[in-house]
Amino acid sequence: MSADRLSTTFSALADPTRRAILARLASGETTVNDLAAPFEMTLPAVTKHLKVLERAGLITRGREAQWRPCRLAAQPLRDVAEWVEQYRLYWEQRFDRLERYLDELQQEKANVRKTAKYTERSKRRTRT
Amino acid sequence: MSADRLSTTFSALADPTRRAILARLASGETTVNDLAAPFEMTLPAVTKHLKVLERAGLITRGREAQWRPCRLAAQPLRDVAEWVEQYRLYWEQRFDRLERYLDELQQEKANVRKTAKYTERSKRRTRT
DNA sequence: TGGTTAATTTACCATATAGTAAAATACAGA
DNA sequence: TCTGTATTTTACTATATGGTAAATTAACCA
Repeated sequence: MSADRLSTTFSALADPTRRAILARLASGETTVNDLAAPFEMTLPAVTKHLKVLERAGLITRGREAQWRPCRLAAQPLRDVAEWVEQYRLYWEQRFDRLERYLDELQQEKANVRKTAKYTERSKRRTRT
Repeated sequence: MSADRLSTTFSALADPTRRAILARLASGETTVNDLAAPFEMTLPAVTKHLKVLERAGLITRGREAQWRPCRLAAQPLRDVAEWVEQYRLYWEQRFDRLERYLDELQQEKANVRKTAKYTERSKRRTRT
């Protein structure tokens, strides 16, 4: 299901064979046979992977005699980059928090050593 | 199958419901019921989505009385960002650095070859 | 204790995905 | 026109995915 653009893109990227194909195409246009060579799977299987990539707009295909050259199309990758960038702020901020938390733990440890007293630790985090 | 980390992450992200859940969690930890509220699907369906996200390491879950608070875990998103950033060089025509990255990628390709399901396939592919 | 709320598990269904082998198509060139 | 090469299509299989309804577990509360 989930036929939206981004889902189709992520779905196409969720396979190591297909990502390897994209990596290969990043260094230049090539044929189906050439793309298939590194993999221990049949040619029809590779054809299917190419269809998935094409449907996701990650590759385009030409026609040259009996070859069907494939080339990388970057727009969906740009969309992925844009999507994931939204979260960069989150994980950067979260790492700040983590660092602060670890500092607090160190401080607490020191205090425990000093006062020889265990205070209530690990309070349940409240929602929101 | 493709159980490698990045494939699991992309696969988890290839669903608009799950991406919406992540977006909600970016603004704070919350419960399953709260997460489920915006969607026209049953609670078990949401539970399944959460399992997918948890298995991909995109969320972690706590226990607070009868609630299982979920929170965003950003590391897989960082990995996605890192992966896709390599292609920015491509769409910005920075081929020099991209080629260095492609060299590094050869070992991933080797992994794919190793984990291929059918090992007996005969394939005297003579093309380079 | 029993009732309520939160969430998961179970059992099931429909559809999608990833692969195969074998046949078919498309084109080049002698 | 016949042959070889490149690629796809067809038909089939096994497994994964995303959903449901109903039952179950877990914890709080009166």
